[in-house]
Amino acid sequence: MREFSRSLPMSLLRAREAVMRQFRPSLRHHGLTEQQWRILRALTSVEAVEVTDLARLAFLLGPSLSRILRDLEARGLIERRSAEADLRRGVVSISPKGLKLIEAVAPTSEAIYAAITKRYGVRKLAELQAMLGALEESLAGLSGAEEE
Amino acid sequence: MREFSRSLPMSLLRAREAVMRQFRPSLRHHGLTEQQWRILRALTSVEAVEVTDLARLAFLLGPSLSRILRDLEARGLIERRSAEADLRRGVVSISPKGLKLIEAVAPTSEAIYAAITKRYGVRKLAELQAMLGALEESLAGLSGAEEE
DNA sequence: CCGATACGCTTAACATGTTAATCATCCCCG
DNA sequence: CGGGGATGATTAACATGTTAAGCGTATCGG
Repeated sequence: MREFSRSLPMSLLRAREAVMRQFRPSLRHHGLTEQQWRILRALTSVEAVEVTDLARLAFLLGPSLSRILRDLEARGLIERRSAEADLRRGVVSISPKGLKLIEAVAPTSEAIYAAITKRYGVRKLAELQAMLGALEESLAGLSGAEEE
Repeated sequence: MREFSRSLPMSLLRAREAVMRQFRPSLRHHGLTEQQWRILRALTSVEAVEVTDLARLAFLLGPSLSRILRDLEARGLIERRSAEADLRRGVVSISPKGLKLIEAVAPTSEAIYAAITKRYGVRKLAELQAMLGALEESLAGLSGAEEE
C-alpha cells in the first residue's frame, strides 16, 4: 500500500496546518477562531448575504455556521434579519463593531500573508493555488463515490 | 484586502475537502472516521509505536489521539501496553482484528485513490505534493509568529 | 383554502481540533 | 535517597466537523 505519510490527504492537511499555525496566535489574541474570522472576513465583501450563501462563501457546513452566527450576534459583531419575501431565509451583515475588529486584525494577517508569500515565492504560490483549483475541478464529478 | 475566497488557507481547505469527500462514504460504511483510519493505517507500517510517535505519524494532537485510542482499544482494533523501561510511555500496535478491517477497507480506498490520480494526472499529482512539501518547509522557520 | 411536499435553517448527537490543566513517572542533583 | 523540576500521557473545557432529525415557512395542486 502507498506510504501512508505521503498520501494526498495528508500532504494537504500538513500544508494547511503549517499555514494556519502562522495565523492562529494573532486571531486568538483578538478573541477570534479561524472560522469566526472566515465569516467576518466574508461579510466584508458584501453588504448582506443569506445564511446559505454565507455558508458557501466561508466554506462552512450549516450547523457550524448556525452556532457561530449565534455567538457572533451575541457579541454584537454581526446583525441579522429575515428576508421580507421569505421568512425562512436569514440575512446577515457585519456590524460596525465587527468591522472595527476586522480592521484591527487585518494588518497582522496581511503581514503574515506577505511573509508567507515572500518565503514561498509569489509565482510559486500562484502556481500552487492554480493546481489546487484544478484538483478541485478534477474531483467535482467524482462526488458520488459510494460503496464497494 | 485580498479576495477572501482565494486565500491560501481556503484553497488548501477546499482542495482537501474535495479529496476527502471521495473517501468518507467508504470509511463510514466500515464504521471508521477519517482519523481512526489514519491511526490504523499508520499502525500497519510498524510493529509497534509509542503514543507520541504515533501522534506525529498520524498528524494528530495528543488529546485527540488519546480519545481515539481509547475507543479503538475498546473495539479491539488495537492493543496497548506500557514501555518496560519507562512506565509513562504507552506502546500501541494494531490487532489481528484491526488488520482484518484494514484489509477490508484498503481495496476501495486504493480504487478511489487511483481514480483521483488518473483524473488529475500522475505527474501533476507528484508535482503538487512536492510543492506542498516545499510550502511546509518554507514555513517551518516562521513558527514563532506571535503578535502585532 | 387546504393539505402534502419541499425548502431554509436550527438543534441534536457524537467525534475531533485546540489549548490548558492534571497526573503519574522519571531524572537529576544535593 | 529524596525532593524538585522535566516529561509522557490523559483529562477538561470549549469550538467546530459531520450527519440526522426537527421546526417553521413556502409552494403547489386539488
